[in-house]
Amino acid sequence: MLIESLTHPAPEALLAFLRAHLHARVTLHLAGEVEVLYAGRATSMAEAGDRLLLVKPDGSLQVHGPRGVKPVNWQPRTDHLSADLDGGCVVLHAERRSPAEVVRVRVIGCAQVTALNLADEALFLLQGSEAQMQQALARAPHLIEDGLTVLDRELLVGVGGIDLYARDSQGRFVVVELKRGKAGHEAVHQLGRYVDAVRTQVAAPVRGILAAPDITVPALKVARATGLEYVKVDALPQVQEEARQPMLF
Amino acid sequence: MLIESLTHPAPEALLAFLRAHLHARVTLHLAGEVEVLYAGRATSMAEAGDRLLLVKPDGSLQVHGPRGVKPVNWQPRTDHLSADLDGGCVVLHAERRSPAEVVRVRVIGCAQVTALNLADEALFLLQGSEAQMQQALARAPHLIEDGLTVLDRELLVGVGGIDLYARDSQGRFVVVELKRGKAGHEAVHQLGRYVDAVRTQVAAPVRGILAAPDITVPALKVARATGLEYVKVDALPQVQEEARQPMLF
DNA sequence: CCCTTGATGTCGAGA
DNA sequence: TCTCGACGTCAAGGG
Repeated sequence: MLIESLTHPAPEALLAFLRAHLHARVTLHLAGEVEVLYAGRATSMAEAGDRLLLVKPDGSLQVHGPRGVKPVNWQPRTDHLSADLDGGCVVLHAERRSPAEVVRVRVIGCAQVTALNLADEALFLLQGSEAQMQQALARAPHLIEDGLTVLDRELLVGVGGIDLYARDSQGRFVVVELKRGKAGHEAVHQLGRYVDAVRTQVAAPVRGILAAPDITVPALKVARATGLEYVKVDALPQVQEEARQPMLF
Repeated sequence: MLIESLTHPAPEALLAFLRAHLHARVTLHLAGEVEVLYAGRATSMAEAGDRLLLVKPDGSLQVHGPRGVKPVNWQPRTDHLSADLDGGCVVLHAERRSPAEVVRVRVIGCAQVTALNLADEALFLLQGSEAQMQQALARAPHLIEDGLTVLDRELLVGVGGIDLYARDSQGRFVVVELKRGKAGHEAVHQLGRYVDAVRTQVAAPVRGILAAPDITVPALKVARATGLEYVKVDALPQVQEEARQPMLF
């Protein structure tokens, strides 16, 4: 996994190292004093400072400072990645089009540079996404309301898609908007737009239900004011036994 | 800047290394085979695989795979960070409350671990933020429309704040919503809510203007349908000479 | 602490 | 390519 590592390399050695590994499906890690310029959707310039540079085999690049999860500068993917000598310093160029952006990293001093092989994409499971919540509630719509019958999922209406489209025990249409976390007023407005869109399509009464484990106070106020309903549901709803059985076969 | 670095340390050596540096205002970098568990707002589990672990002096932690800017797992800040031996493996615990979350990293094998001092927070300048756009347009509102007089910035109405509140040459109130990039329909709806909020407060006519360098086709359609206006403005508007002069004094 | 908004958001899906 | 919406979004700012 560890391919090669240099400590305090001279610029020429660093350049050779980078050129050898940059396009070799390798992950590069560089710690050193660095200056970064970015130009694209915005423009930024970071004066020389101690930073940590990461270049992944997919061409993505990130420059980390001493705080936070977010890099100081980054490039999500690069169409062109190169290293050159400029005024005695190694300079990395990372460009992409669409959007047209460039990140230029000037390495003033390199304390350590390492080439790694992170080839293995290990199995990764995430539980609690909205998609899973949608699947579970589509199977057990009574967790939202008794007598609910799901007609559709991700139904496209105008702009955006209705998470769950259903009919209640009295035959009214129901638009359900799901949120995996605490719902804010934005979710209520989103639901309101979907309900409006459906009302232009069908003559029958249409209800709107926001289903989430929690809701902010202002959001609940907006919901009440606009005739929309809030139903508390767990982020990971327990599928009932009778609903679970069919999954096994 | 480079404090200490180990290659292929045994679990005991790694544990000693981590314990020595974890709470020493130091940035840690570890490359190795790793297994990650996360539980909090959601739950995730990553089977053993080659990963790159980063721990910053503010307690933030991130685990990177071979692709993308986003870490596979992370913890934005930690209230409690510790390293222990468990079944012959070093295990890192990173906890926080509010939201209650925990990330557990089990180090199956460590190829390289490094302690760095990223102390320097170097000067960083970003140009092209919405805040800067707002400042520039507040000084030169004619870039939006001739005869516009800015009354307020970040005016709070109900929920959220109006970027620019102004009056046009005919005395009508104008709500301006700014976007630094291409505006989507969400921005139009946001503007619509602010306009509605103002209309409940004042009797005079109220206009709504979305000012952005670009707009999506659907968003423009929504704007026209709801009587809102779109004005194209540069993300970094040039301040005119006559407007720039007063800045100097 | 709750809530809202901005972000070089990133990322993936769908038309 | 364009557009939209989720995200364990993160992170800053105001009440």
